[in-house]
Amino acid sequence: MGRAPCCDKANVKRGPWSPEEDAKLKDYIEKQGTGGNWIALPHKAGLKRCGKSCRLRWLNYLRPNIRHGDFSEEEDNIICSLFASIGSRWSVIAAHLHGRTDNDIKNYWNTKLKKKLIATMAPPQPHQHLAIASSSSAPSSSSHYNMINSLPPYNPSISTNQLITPHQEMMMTMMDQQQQQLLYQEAMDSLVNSPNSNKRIMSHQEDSQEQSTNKGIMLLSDVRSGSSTTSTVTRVKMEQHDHHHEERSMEDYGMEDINHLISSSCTSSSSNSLWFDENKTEDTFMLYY
DNA sequence: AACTCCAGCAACCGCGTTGTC
DNA sequence: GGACAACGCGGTTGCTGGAGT
Repeated sequence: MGRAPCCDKANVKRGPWSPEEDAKLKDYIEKQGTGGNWIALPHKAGLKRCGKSCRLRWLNYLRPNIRHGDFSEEEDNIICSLFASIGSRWSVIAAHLHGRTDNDIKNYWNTKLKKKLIATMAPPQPHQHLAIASSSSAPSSSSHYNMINSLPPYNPSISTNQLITPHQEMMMTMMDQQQQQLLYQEAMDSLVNSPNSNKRIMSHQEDSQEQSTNKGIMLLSDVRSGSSTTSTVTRVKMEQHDHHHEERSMEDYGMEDINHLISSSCTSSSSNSLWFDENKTEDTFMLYY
């Protein structure tokens, strides 16, 4: 038994909104407000539309101060950073971009930004490992990474139990060989950079109360350049399945992670690659692998 | 000019969450 | 505390217009 429809589909108009309908809705809401009841609104406003449709039209198009098109470089960076840290929480991302709607950002990501990022990233060479440049020198637009490590080639016969989480393992089964190679390299990287690296693993005690979530947004440009402005970045707490806890700074969410997320979102459109629990603490995002 | 392909975007759908009784 | 209604969100669909052939 399915869910009951939100309205009588036979008696509501669907499809694109006409200028007259827009005017009616805008006029009504500006004068009367939404009244907190979208279901009743269309009837009161004299519209033959579903309440949901009215709400969507208002929020995405008619609402004052809405901006459409022409995303700036800064907006791109914010979207990328947030996507790397919280995934496809479009409404949360939209909250950081004044005048942008979640639908707009979602469309922009799916049609342009994702492709732009993929195009920016050079395909990885076999036996080489991509890592964020630690130099502060400005990177060229076509190369954001330094190859700093060589790793043994990916070998599917080697057990990855010690390297990857169960979620990653599940994702492995859904990936092609190139994606598996990437994930394998990422897992090796986490070993290479584990506890010995003060830069990459941050202790709980370092957290200071004045850090706010907003302050913590590190722009992708900072990731690219390895900028030292990462000292106040949001801590992203990684809870490993094997109960080893470590915290990753936003600095650790580089192009690899974004690519990883893109890959996983492509291979598994219906399942989120990350579970985001913002209730655990105000200052940390909880990411469960 | 006619047709096909495809990117971009508006709108829809359905599920999870929240509020109310 | 359960049932129901409404809201909010993210994924998906389908229309439109421009580019390419």
